[in-house]
Amino acid sequence: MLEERRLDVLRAIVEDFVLSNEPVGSKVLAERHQLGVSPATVRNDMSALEEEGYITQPHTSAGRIPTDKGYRLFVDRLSGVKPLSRAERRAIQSFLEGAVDLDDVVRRSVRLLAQLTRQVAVVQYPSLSCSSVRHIEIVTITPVRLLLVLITDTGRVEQRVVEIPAPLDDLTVGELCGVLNTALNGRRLVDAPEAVADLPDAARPDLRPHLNTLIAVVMEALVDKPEERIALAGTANLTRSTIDFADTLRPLLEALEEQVVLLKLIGEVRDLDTVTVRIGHENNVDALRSTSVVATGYGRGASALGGLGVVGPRRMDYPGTMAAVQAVAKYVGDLLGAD
Amino acid sequence: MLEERRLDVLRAIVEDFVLSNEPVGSKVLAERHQLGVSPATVRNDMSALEEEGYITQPHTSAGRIPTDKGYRLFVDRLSGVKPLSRAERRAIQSFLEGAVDLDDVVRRSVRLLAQLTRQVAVVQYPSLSCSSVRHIEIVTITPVRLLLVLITDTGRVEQRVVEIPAPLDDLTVGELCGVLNTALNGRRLVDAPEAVADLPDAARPDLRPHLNTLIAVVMEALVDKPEERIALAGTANLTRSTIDFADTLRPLLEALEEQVVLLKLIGEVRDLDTVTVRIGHENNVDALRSTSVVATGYGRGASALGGLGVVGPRRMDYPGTMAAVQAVAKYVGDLLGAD
DNA sequence: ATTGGCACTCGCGACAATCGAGTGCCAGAG
DNA sequence: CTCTGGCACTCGATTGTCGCGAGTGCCAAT
Repeated sequence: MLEERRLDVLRAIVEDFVLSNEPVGSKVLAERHQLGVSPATVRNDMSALEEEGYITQPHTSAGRIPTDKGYRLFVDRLSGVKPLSRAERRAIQSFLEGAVDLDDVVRRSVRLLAQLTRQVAVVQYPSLSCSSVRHIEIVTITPVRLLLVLITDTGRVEQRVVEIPAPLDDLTVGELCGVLNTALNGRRLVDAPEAVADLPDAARPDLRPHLNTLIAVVMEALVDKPEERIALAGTANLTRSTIDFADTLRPLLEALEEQVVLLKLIGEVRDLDTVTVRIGHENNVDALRSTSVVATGYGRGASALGGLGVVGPRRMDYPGTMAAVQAVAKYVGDLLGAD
Repeated sequence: MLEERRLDVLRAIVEDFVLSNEPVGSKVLAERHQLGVSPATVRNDMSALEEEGYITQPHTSAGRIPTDKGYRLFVDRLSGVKPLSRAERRAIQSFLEGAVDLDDVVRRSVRLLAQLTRQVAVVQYPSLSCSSVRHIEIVTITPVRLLLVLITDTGRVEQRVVEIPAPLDDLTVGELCGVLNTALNGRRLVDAPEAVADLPDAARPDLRPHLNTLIAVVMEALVDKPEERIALAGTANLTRSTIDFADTLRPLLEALEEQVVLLKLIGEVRDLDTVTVRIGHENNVDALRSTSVVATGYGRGASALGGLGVVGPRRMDYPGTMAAVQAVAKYVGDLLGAD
């Protein structure tokens, strides 16, 4: 019973602080949130909560604010799912349905997510390794430099320039390209190596050595070093939460420009069906220690094609943000799955 | 003679203010910059300069700062070219020479430019219309939806999904694609319409109608609505100049996320051989009224392939920035021209 | 266990005093 | 006519003081 109310107090503190961005005191807490007890009682609970590390006070004679641990408890046990409003659902649908292109889908959804959550949104392009091959095109730039163009079933077009040890003429390249295409068409990229494994044996003898080298470079470029891409939107929203700028905003913006950092971030949390929340210090990236990340995976069926999420201040409407992230992930998954 | 010295004073004010970011007074001005006159004389000149609108004082009893008009005069008449240091030249070279890909070139150069100027850098991808066709690939997604992939001589790969009125089977598409390729290979994209004009007449009769529709959609997608792309880097540098945040930074970040705005910006100033400077109110975009833009075009020979530049505070090291922009533009132009 | 009361802390805004950088003007020298 | 030193004046920034009020912790009473 007492335990119960303490949690109510914590929930009230989180919700109030998220709205007001001001340390919340015992009086307004007892008044505004209908806990049927007096401020003094609330104070006792707050004292206990502080003892246990769920809340803290910025200075004496100020109210309390949640700690990372407090937010964590809130997210894990205290917040229900906040369903999206009808207007929001409609917005998602109308915003995304006009998309034709993969690029279009990604760009639209990242902007949408930024707009819905009023935070910085991140959307990963569908991973190459999870996609299937729809077409491979090889164009010669010089006899020893080829441009590989891979088109996947998600509509992603991936290009890569590779160097080959021995020159090849256009005609041969064309033939080899045909061979590769028939072997790989419709295959998932992760299965590509085995799909092409015995191609050379079956090929015309004069093509074999070329085919071998070509297969080697193609596999290396597309399977071993797949390039992940990411779209970002809503950085302007960072100015919304009046965090102190020079110290926090700068490294944050720098981190957001690093694809590597974002990819790591998204890569760690792209479970389907689960919205992962990383609060403050739980993030492994230094620049994100004072922010929270809400992310999930999207895709069809069992395997995740990619991940998406938002980055925002720890003082965040977690239920709302989680709902938005989940909804957008679902739509994007459907869109890219059906395509 | 007096005119001469007044301009010296203005130059000194601009240079000092750019370094210190503090209104500069007559005393330090007479001391630090070796104008061989007393502070009182400088005061007279400053008074005149203020009268003419080149400088202003934020408040009484503060030093003077340059106005947009002052910066303009400085840029037009007072600043020599500041040659890049050996280290900077080397940095440019080593930073860019490892690039393999077009994407790689653009990404590297935009980061390089941001790093050199310590400002926000913008690099436009080579315009489609200025490029020549190296290869066109058409992949069927559904019988009525095609994915066009255009590969240009600058290495840019452009994709577009188009709908066609009547279904086409894979085989026909392949044939048509071949016809298109032989007709367009090596042609500049602006010349494409005339290059394909009499293709249908020469084609096999059964292909003609399909060819006609295909040509129509291809031309529309690639020539009439060419999609420009842009890369951005260094937004973190915006926090460097301690402009007031909520009011200035937010709309600025928003504007920078709008490709349209950036394209307009770059499009207006992509002259080759001339570094264009837009100071404060000279910018047509509201959000950029308190910033300056330094930009130029890059390319080979006479025609500009694209533009690049930086966005920064009006209080900017114009000579240094202009030198960096020019140098990077030259390197990028060479790189994409030679490729 | 809960509550009302009470003393204590401390951040914050208001107000006053001071400081000093910078200006404008003027009279005198070259 | 130009330059210079001197001087009074302005005004933003800094510092210090003070009172207010929100908020806390503790305690005795229910």
